[in-house]
This record gives sequence, structure tokens and C-alpha cells, in this order.
Amino acid sequence: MASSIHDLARHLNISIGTVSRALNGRADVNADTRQRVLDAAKKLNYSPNQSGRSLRRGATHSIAFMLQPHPGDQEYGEPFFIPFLTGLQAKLAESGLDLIVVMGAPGDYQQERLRRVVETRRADAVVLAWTRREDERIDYLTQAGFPFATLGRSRSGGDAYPSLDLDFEKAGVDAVDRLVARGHRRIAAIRPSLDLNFGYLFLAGYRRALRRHGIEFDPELIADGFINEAGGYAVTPKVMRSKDPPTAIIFNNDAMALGGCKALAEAGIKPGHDIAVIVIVDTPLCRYFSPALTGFRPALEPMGERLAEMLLASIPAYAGAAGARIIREVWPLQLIARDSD
Amino acid sequence: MASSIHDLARHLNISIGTVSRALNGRADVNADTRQRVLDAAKKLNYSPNQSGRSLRRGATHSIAFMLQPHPGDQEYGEPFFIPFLTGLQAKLAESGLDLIVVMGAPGDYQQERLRRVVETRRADAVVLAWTRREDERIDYLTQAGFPFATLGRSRSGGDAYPSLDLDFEKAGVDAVDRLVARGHRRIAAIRPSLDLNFGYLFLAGYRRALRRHGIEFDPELIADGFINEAGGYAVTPKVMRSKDPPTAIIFNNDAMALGGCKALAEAGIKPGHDIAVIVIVDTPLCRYFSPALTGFRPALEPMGERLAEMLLASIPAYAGAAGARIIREVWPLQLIARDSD
DNA sequence: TGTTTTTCCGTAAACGTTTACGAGAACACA
DNA sequence: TGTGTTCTCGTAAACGTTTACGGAAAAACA
Repeated sequence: MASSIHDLARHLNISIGTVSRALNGRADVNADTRQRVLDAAKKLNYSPNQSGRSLRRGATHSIAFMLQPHPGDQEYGEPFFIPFLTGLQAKLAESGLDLIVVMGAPGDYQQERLRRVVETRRADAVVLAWTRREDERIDYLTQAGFPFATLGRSRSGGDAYPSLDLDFEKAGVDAVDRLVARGHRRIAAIRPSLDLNFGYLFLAGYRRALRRHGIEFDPELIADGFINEAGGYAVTPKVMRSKDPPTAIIFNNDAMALGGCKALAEAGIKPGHDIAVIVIVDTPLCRYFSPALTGFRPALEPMGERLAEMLLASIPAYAGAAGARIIREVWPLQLIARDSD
Repeated sequence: MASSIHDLARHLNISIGTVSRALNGRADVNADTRQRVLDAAKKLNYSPNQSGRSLRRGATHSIAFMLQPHPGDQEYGEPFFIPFLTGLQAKLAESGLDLIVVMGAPGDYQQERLRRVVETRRADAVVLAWTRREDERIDYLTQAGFPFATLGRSRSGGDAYPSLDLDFEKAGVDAVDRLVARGHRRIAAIRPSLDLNFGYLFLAGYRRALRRHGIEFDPELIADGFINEAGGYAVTPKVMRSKDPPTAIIFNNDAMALGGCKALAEAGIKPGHDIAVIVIVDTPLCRYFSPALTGFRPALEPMGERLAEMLLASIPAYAGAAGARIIREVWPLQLIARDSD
């Protein structure tokens, strides 16, 4: 079943060394024998054993993505990453690399899983998402000298690793600008409860824009919740109980918005009619919700592709002749105006 | 950085053989030296190189899950699997196995990725999802003699592999029963366009129940679409254009229902008021939608755990003293009544 | 023809493990 | 004391690759 390089060599009556060289495109092998090897490999359905290759080369030729369920969320997950992963995987495949997704248990910060991947050398590099403001995963990886890249920024680790993020701060500003232009002064913000950096950045933009418009920041209009439907549902009533209730709400993601709108509906408040709603990260859910939610659309699949490029460029073994370099990018978030504000 | 078993042996002044035996809990090593080895391993932060171990053992100690984006869906993904994967990974981890998720490109049937995993022996077994009525992946794996389990049934491959499925046929029956009991006779069904087996099973139940109630099957009330928001949105108007339009619609999943409800809303039809809506696979989206959608709730995380058990039980190398055996199960889908019907 | 260069290929070591085998030491038993 | 048994452990081979090295044959050159 499992045909090895020895089978191939025996079948062709040449040495395994030559077979290997032929397969790996080395120059010192006759064009003729190379062809014979290639043909035989196809015929015998040979493909190199990954463990053997990794062991010898000292590289696994695979990249790990650390996937983590919603913190605090036991029953549902994050569709956000799928198109990102599609792009990531497509680009990695171009360089002959495999993408493996490592599941973390909900709630933990992946530290243990991450250690496991690093210490058993299961991957040549890892990709992190949902970066926190201070991120121990980043500290660990930099300290261990293990290659990685992040989707999202962090204050940890300096500028020593590639990162690709969305401009959540600008989105916060734009959302407030748009609402103010439409006459709103009481604008609430619903954001994740943890120290996820994008929540922090969003709030920074929100506050900055408020200040610029001469609107006083009111802590009563800010609420933290789990980044899911339940979080939005639980937390939205809080801001509505303000002495001077908001006329607009900015939600930090689609699931929170869905839950929030549910809470509003139960209170007889109609989004897009009685109150304006904007979502920072737009998804198809926003588009097909009624009313269709105004939101900021990320280009997830291109982001995956780009981060793969950036990661490879940062690893000497994979970077081309150009030499390894660290790239960090922040991509704009484009507003899609719909019916909810 | 990467401390090997040789470092450990040198440090302790014993042979690598003894170190390995101590680490692997073999009987023929003195309790005393075992402890010394264990201590040193912790101190030197040693953990065995996965490639070396795999090569020697001929097993990778990891299981691959083939994740595939929605067919026809370029931009969004499937949150459905996340809790399933959480359960799967948790159970596998108990046996010291890693779960790796292999991304497939959207649109293809994963055949190529699957071959790659199998041929390079990257995993000891694979888990398939979204089984089709006739599934070439299953044919390939059985023919290759590679261990696998499926989430969902198929007609391919006989009963030779473990499978865990939900009772979509029963759900189809129950949905119709419930709607008929509430006075509906014109009941539409929106299902996936491909030959995904759960869509087939659902429709079989739907037709059976219709027959039992003496309601004639009307092809005009059936529509196929992509299993996502866009699919539901595109296809729902078709059934509404029937000469005798439906008073109830059963959607095959939450995303289709979301898109379908959008289309209904645009036509001025209010789900839960002007028309009854039931969703086969319930998710938080259904719960937080307005109106909250009646649906059938799967126990995803327990399903993941169970399928892991079933898979391991089917593999001689992992099955305990009991010996390997094939288990196939079909789990019930529980109706959660809400406001949409 | 003789010498040098080039082309091509075989040999063998190495990557980090696990494990079959055997041997020395300690022990038990007569 | 002699024989057999049990505990430990070291040795070395093996898993499937890749690659440095060297050498034979062919080609190029004088």
C-alpha cells in the first residue's frame, strides 16, 4: 500500500539517492532517468512519507492556525475565520505548504495547545488570531524564537513579527461621523468583554470622534459582553436604561448585533426606525437581516492570502532571494450603507 | 532549543534506550531511574519530536477533519462545525491524539486534499462531514483501506465505517406533522441544491408525512439552493410564486432561513404572522432572530465527542482490549418551539 | 593518445525516535 | 556452590527521507 522510495528504486533498478534527487529536481541527474523516475512515481502512486521527510529536513512544511471558539461561548463558533482560512490555505498551498488548524478548548488562551505545537515541532510556523492587547502567546513565541504571524495587532512583542489587521479605530471614527452627520448625539457602543485588541481600537476611535464632535463621553452608553448573540442580547438593555437613552448603537460584530436587535425588538424598539444600528464587522448575516444592517466589510479572503505571503516573507527558509523581512499592514474597512441607520 | 532524547541521555549519563523506555512507561526500567528521567525531561523541557516518533511508530497520532466551505459560497463559512470540532478535539486529546483540520478549497469535493493526507500519511484517520448520497471520498477511503468516520450517512461504502448522523428524516416528518396540526396544507420545503444526504433524508421525511396526511406532493413547493443566506434569498420567491402559495415553509438550515425571511420581508410577508417558518437545524441565529425561529436542535458538541469514541473504537491500534468494532448511530433532533410557526 | 573536466550515480550517514535482543548483575532456590 | 530466574540496562537496527562525498564513465580538450 504505502510505497516507499525503496520500492521505487528497486522497481527502476537504481539507487534511492538518485530517485530522491530526481524527485526533488536536483541538477545532477540525467534528464532521461529523471523522466523514468517521475513516470514510475506516478505509476506506483508514490508520494514521500511526510514524517521521514520532516525528520530529515528538520521542517514540517506545514503552518498551524490556532483556532479558538468564542471565549465564554460553549455552543457556537466563529464563521468569521473561514474565508480567511480559505485564502490562507490557498496561498500556502502555492508554496507546497499545508495548513493545519489547531483547535483550542473554549475559554483557555491556547497557551497549552500552542506549546504543544511548538515543542513537538508539528509546524514550521503558527498564525494567531484574536490578538489581545497584551498577548502572552506572542510573548511566548518571540521568546521561543518560533516563527509566527498574527491576524490583528497587539502591544506585545514589538514589531518583530508580521501582522495584518483591520483599521478598527478608523471604523469607530467613521461610524460616529456618519451617525453624527445624521443628527445623532447619544451614540452607544457595544463591544467585547475581554481585552481583545480590536475592541480596544474600536473604542479608541469612537472616543476620538466623539471628542472631535464635542460630544461628551458617557460611560453609561458603553457596554461589554461576550462576542456572540447572547452577549449582545444580555448587554444591550443596559445602555437603553440610561437616563438619556441612545438614539444609535454601534455593535462590534454581527452576532452581538443580532442579539442586541432581539433585545430591542422585545422592548418594542425597531432598528432602522426607532434607533440607528451600525455593525463594525459586516457579514452576510448583516446583509440578509431585516432591516439590512449598515456595516464595515472586511476583505477576509484576500487578507488570508496576504498574511500567508507576509508570514513566508518573514521566514528565512521560505523567503526568496530578496531575504527575510517583517511586514505589518493595516487594511481599511469599507462602510456598506444599508437600512439600519 | 530543541532538546532531543540524546541530550536527555547525556545529561543523565544513561543510554537513550533507557530514557525512551522510561518516558513511555515500559516495565523494564527501574522506578528510581524512571523518576530521574521524568524530572530531567521536565527540567530540560523535553518533548519528543513528532516526526521522529511518527516515522518510527508508523503512526502520526493525529486525526484529520476535512473542513469544506459551503459549496458555491465564496465569502462565508460554516459555523455549524465549530462546536462539533470542539467535542471531537476534546475527546481525541484524552487519548493523546491531535486533531488537525484540513481546509478544502470551496467548490471541490476535497478529493485532492484527501489523497494528499492519505498518501503522505499525515494522519492516522480522517473524519468526513457533509456526506453525499453517493460519496466518492468514502469510496476512495474504503478502497485505500484508510480508517475514517463520517458525520452523516451515505449510500457509499456499506456499513464498513463508523458514522454518526442526525435523524433528518424524522425531523422532516415532525416538521410536517406540527404544521399540519396547526392547520397548514400548503407546506413548502427549501433544501440544499447538491446531493448532500441530509437534504435527501429531510425531503424523504417530508414526503412521507405529506402522504400520511393525504396531502398531495407539489413540486412547485420544493426549491433547491445553496446552503447559505444567498441561496435562501434566491430561491424562496420561487415557491411563493406558486399558483396556490404555501402558508408554511420548512428551511433546511438557519442561513437559508435567514435569506428566505429576507425575501419574504421584501414581499411584505411577515414570518410567524403571515407565514409559518420552521428550520431543521437550529442555531443561536434562530434563537435571536425576530421572530425567534422554531427549529430542531442538534447536540453538536456531544456528537463530536461520540464520533471520536466511535472512530477510535473502530481502529485496532486504538481500540482497547474489547477489540475493534464498527458503530453507527443516528441521533434524534429535538424540536424547539419558538415564535415563527 | 593522454589529461582534464563534466556528467551522472551509488554509498552511507544523518535526522529523532522506538524496540528486539542480549548481557551483566542481583537474587532465589536447591 | 551451582543453577535458574528476575531486574535493569546498553547496543544496534529500523522507520523513510535527504544530501555530502567520492568515483566511474563520458565528454572535452590538448
